[in-house]
Amino acid sequence: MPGLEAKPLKERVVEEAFKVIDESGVDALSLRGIAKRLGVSHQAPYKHFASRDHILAEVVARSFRVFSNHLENRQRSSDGFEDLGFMGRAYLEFALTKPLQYRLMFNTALPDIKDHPDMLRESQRAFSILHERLQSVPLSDPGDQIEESAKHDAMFIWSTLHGCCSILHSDVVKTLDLTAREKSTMLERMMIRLSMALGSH
Amino acid sequence: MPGLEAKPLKERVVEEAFKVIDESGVDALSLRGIAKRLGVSHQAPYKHFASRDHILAEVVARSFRVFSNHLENRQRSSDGFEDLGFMGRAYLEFALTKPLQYRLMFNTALPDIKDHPDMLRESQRAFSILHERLQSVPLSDPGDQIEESAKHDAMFIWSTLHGCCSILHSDVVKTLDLTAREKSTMLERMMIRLSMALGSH
DNA sequence: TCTCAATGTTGACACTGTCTACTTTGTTGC
DNA sequence: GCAACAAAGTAGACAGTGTCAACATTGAGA
Repeated sequence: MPGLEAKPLKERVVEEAFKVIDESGVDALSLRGIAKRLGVSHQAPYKHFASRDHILAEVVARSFRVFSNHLENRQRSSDGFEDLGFMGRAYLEFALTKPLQYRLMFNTALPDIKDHPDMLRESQRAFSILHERLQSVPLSDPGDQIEESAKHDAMFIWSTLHGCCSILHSDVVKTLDLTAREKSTMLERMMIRLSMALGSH
Repeated sequence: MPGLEAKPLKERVVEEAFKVIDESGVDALSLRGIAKRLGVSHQAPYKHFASRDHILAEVVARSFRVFSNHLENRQRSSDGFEDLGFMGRAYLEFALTKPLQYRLMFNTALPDIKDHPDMLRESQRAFSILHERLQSVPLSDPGDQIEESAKHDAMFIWSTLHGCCSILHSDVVKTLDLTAREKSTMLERMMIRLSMALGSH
């Protein structure tokens, strides 16, 4: 009875990699460790992945896919500007509830993109969701007339959201002794300031 | 003639660590590698640093010191708001001209702060420079009356700047095929939007 | 049935951080 | 001057890592 409960090793390796990362972070990810957890020889995973980087690339690609889906399944609004706000909140929600996956995507030295086209495609899709949404929202123009302004605004929004999440996650912030309440207040304030920056009508 | 050109090993280890990081990134940092480059035994650095993390913490602490100094040596203005702008540009300048050091501070899994008080102190100083500057600049209030608003605004500004730099540095952005000109345009636009967010008078 | 490719195992190599034990060296107290 | 001692450097070992090469098993197709 093939396929009944015998998942292919390749799949089990990826799942186990996610577990390890969720438990102990990406640094703890080792091919041999995974092999041991799965009860196979230390070389078995190599039949399915050329290197540690290839496993990592697969995990990152899937994380981006989950992330993109999370953004697209957000609460929707017919008002473009409000809808943008929902997207921002969906972004924050993901970053806060799945910090390790978030860090994996944005805070890790990723394998060379040229060697991992799948990973590339998935990450581009995540950005394009924001980019496309933005193209149909009339934002105030900050003065300098440039084409591709939607792209730059997308980068600005992305940067701000990412910056906030990144800082909240970063080891540096442990430095500052923020309470959970302070963090959420800070996020609210950031959303307000972000609206101001974009000039809501 | 002691001290003429015989720098203590501890100092040489740190300098060599900086070189390695500048050349090949933090992942390539290894105690044994440094020892080899310095022509000493692989255990010699251990007489001065308890572990790899302790070397890393020292390097990070010094990076923060350099960073703080760079912020304080910025172009100054008597107008608080303009001065804030100068500080922002100083921040960006550092991040763009010393990307590896920047990533080291903000994008790396740092050693546990509890074990490295020096590193902690230096990182706090960097943030307090921005924080203190902000306390004497009258920004528009975004509505919710809270004390400690300067702290939260500092976090917002920091986040935005950091987000931009982080995204520009990140492997993810190679995905998007940005030209150098586009990047600088994006940074300019970000500074403008940041002003809008803070409500310049 | 033979073949062959896919899959998994075993062994080896070079590299890493870190522990322990030893040697050298320079300074201090007597 | 010399004994003692701590600091600094060396040498060897161990477990862990990624990765290469050689071998075994197995299952499907010709």
